[in-house]
Amino acid sequence: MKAAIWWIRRDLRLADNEALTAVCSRADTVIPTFIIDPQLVNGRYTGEKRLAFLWAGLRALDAQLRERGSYLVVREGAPLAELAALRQETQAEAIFVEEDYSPYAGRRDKAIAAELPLTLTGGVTVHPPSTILKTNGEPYTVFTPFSKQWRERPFPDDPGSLLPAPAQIRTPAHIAGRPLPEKPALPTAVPFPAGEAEAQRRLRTFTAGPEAPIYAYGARRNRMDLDGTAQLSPYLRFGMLSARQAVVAAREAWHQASHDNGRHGADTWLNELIWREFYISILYHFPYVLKGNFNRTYDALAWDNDAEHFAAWQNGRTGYPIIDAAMRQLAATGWMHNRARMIVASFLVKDLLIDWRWGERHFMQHLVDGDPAANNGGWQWTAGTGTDAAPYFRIFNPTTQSKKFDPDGRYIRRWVPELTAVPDAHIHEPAAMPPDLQKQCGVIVGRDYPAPTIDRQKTRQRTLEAYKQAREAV
DNA sequence: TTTTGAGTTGTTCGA
DNA sequence: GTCGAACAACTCAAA
Repeated sequence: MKAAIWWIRRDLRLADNEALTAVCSRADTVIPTFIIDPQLVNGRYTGEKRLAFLWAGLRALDAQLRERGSYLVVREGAPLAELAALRQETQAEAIFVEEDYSPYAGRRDKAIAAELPLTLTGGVTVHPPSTILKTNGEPYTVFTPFSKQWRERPFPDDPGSLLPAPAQIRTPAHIAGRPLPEKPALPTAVPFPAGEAEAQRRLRTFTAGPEAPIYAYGARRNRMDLDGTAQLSPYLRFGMLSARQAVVAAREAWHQASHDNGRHGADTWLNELIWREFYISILYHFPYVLKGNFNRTYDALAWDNDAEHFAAWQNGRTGYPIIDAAMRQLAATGWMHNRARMIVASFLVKDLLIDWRWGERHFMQHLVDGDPAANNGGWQWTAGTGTDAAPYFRIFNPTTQSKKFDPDGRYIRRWVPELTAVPDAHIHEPAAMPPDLQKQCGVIVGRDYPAPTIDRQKTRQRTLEAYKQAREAV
């Protein structure tokens, strides 16, 4: 065919891109298109930092395209109307897209496919959610058997099988489009330069060579004071890196490992990638989880939903240093360590007894990597309302977690600078400092740093009681 | 159809 | 300080 549209949504990359590969092989000229959908940009779950990351990523993609004789066409409006108009203008005969498995995207694409020649390809996941099923054909709801099936399912995993970036992309000149928005701009505190080149660099740094951090991942990933994680989530979120590229790199590293610990590290990281696909699959098969509890038993849960407690949590002023450090890291950088996500989520849901959806929304408004599937899965896991969820009685103790995974309080001091002078012995629980020691180090709890907003002994009991009542109400 | 083994990430309490 | 049990049964997945 003469011309076709490559509609870009969450696949901002040229390498290992099935949709791009397909369009380049079938059409003489390609129209790379991004549509700013007001429904997505203005929603309650939109985050400014994530949006800024997306705009920066699109600028980087446009630069890559221009090196190959092409450019990015940006439109704004309802996708169906915009695609129909663009098709008229360019005589494009087909539209190729990477399938997005979220409920909104599914409805949108179905409606468009009814009117226009839309071809969907894989790429968001290694294995599409419709292919990992139980022997009876139903979707999995428990992670371990899902992961077993996922791992057993063959896929070409040698690096040579990854699709190359096209050397050249021919695009008709002078297709009308709008410039990308300037705002919001990416804050300098956000440690994620956008773009495919940066994603590839990070993947290499994390997985290549005998001393690669992936080999220590199993041991270091839980430490909030260390850089033990890959820091790749925003890139996977927007497809600046493909899931397959990540999995291939993990398996390569596994084969190259010189000792069991190294293999364990590589395998643990691969497991996290499978978790990502598990929650994408859960959302695909059970879209109602975006609205409420996967496990309906807990619909009867009597939340406390105290607005002041919620504000203190959001603003990092709960009086629990590890919680406050994590919440401030999120607000400043758009990212939070995975262990910290669990700790603050447990605190919100199981200490403050605030509806997990409030926390889910706050995360979506701040996370650069915010993805409905993983975010919802994580929150429901913590709340004990999800598939394969944490038992209701598993309530994180923030102080214990802090001592274990930020032993010297370096993470706390980095994000809660008013506690810098507190001695190591009290950094995890400054409220327990005797008054004369508070004077001596110049940190008076209640004046320089908030006193704890709640008594955990009481809130813990309250939560166990509330969950018990919800179970008995059924 | 029935049976069997298993299920991400914790905490507290009392011996 | 260390250790095991209790937390509570229940549901899932596969043989």
